[in-house]
Amino acid sequence: MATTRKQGRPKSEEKYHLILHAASCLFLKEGFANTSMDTVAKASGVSKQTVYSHFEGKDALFKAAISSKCRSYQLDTQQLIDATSGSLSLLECLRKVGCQFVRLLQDPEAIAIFRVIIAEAVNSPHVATLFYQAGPEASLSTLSDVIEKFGEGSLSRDIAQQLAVDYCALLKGEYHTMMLCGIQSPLQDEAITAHVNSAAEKILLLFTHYTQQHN
Amino acid sequence: MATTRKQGRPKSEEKYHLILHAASCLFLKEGFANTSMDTVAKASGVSKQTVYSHFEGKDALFKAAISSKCRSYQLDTQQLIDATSGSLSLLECLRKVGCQFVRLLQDPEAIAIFRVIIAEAVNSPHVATLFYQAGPEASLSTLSDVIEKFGEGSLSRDIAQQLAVDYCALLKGEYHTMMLCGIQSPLQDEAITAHVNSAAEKILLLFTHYTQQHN
DNA sequence: TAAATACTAGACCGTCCAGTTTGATATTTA
DNA sequence: TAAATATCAAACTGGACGGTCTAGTATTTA
Repeated sequence: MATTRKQGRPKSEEKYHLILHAASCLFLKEGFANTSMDTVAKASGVSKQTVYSHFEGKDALFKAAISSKCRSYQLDTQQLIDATSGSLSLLECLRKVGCQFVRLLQDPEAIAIFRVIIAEAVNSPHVATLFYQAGPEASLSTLSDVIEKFGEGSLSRDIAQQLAVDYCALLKGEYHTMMLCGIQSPLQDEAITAHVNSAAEKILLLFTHYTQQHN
Repeated sequence: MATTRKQGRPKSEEKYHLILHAASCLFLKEGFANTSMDTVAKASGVSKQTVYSHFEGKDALFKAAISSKCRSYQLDTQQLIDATSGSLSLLECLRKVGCQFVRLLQDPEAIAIFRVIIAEAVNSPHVATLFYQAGPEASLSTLSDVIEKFGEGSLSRDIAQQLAVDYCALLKGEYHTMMLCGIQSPLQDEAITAHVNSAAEKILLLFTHYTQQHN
């Protein structure tokens, strides 16, 4: 059964990826409405018919393109796990993950994804959900694991989760909204570390406050 | 000079507002691309030509419609000033403005504006700037005034501003992003007050921390 | 009343675009 | 080789839409 092949010429996997890649770029740069199937075909160096042979239609192509992009935008979970099991203090750990998070937030392509998702959230609720789970939700859950671990029992899962959300919120600050509105360019490295340090200290303050309460 | 009137029938102010109102609703509900000039004309009960006689074209109409909406979405500054000059404590004051702010953030129409602005930020940077200044920026500056006042000299303007940003960020939390993505419905009143109380307490903690440092 | 402008209803134009069709060529399996 | 499928190039269909034009009616000022 596994060796059963369809008769005739097989679809080119390469073309599939060419189309998907071109579509991702175009959707992110121009948005859904301003991207035409002809343009996608031209950009992938493929005939229009081939696009339609690999994807049902524009909606399906959009969904596939955004989904593929979502996969590449997540915090590096492994690095976080290493961080907690190493000799890093909570503050150092927060700084480390904070920098990673801010870099993610500032990435022009990530901003573009956010923009497209928000713009199409009404028309493609499924894609928006998918994006949220693969992106923000995954990051948050990883981060709250880390914080809970540092709490060593004196911090409830609930509060750890709340602190994770708070940390993310502080890291976003006004920058994220401003970038979505296109009135803020990415921060320089120095500014990033300063911002992250400030946010991490505040969370540490809250962390010690909550753990002391439970002693 | 002031009495000089143009000859001929004057443009109907009523129709102007009918068009603007219908356009606002449609742009917010359907977005820019999915709103046609014919639909706007029909929805305002006016002929297409009249729409074009009042507005240069679709872009101008969009700009005018969003601008008019922006004006109606600001924190009630007067109420804030009253709050500070009254006998309210900082915590109570934060709670009060926090509730107002969260209600603003949760308002479906405000979310719709945000969505449209973000979607069109690339094509209409001017509108995005206008929105940001009328909305978030104005709220932030009012809030940091309040916080600075409570600092009574022991809090630098800089830190007051930072605390205002932090407070807004905590109030947004994950809810704002989720709502923009369409995967979170507005909170109930109870949940709002609980959320606001929690955020206000955290900011108060930071506030006392920073004022003690400066004593 | 006459000139000027607003307004209506609807036709019209040019463009863009999602999706289909056609007819030829290429590739794969049986 | 023959059947089956992929791919290409290009034409085509049908519809949406921004914007203009026309011809007739309404309103206002001089």
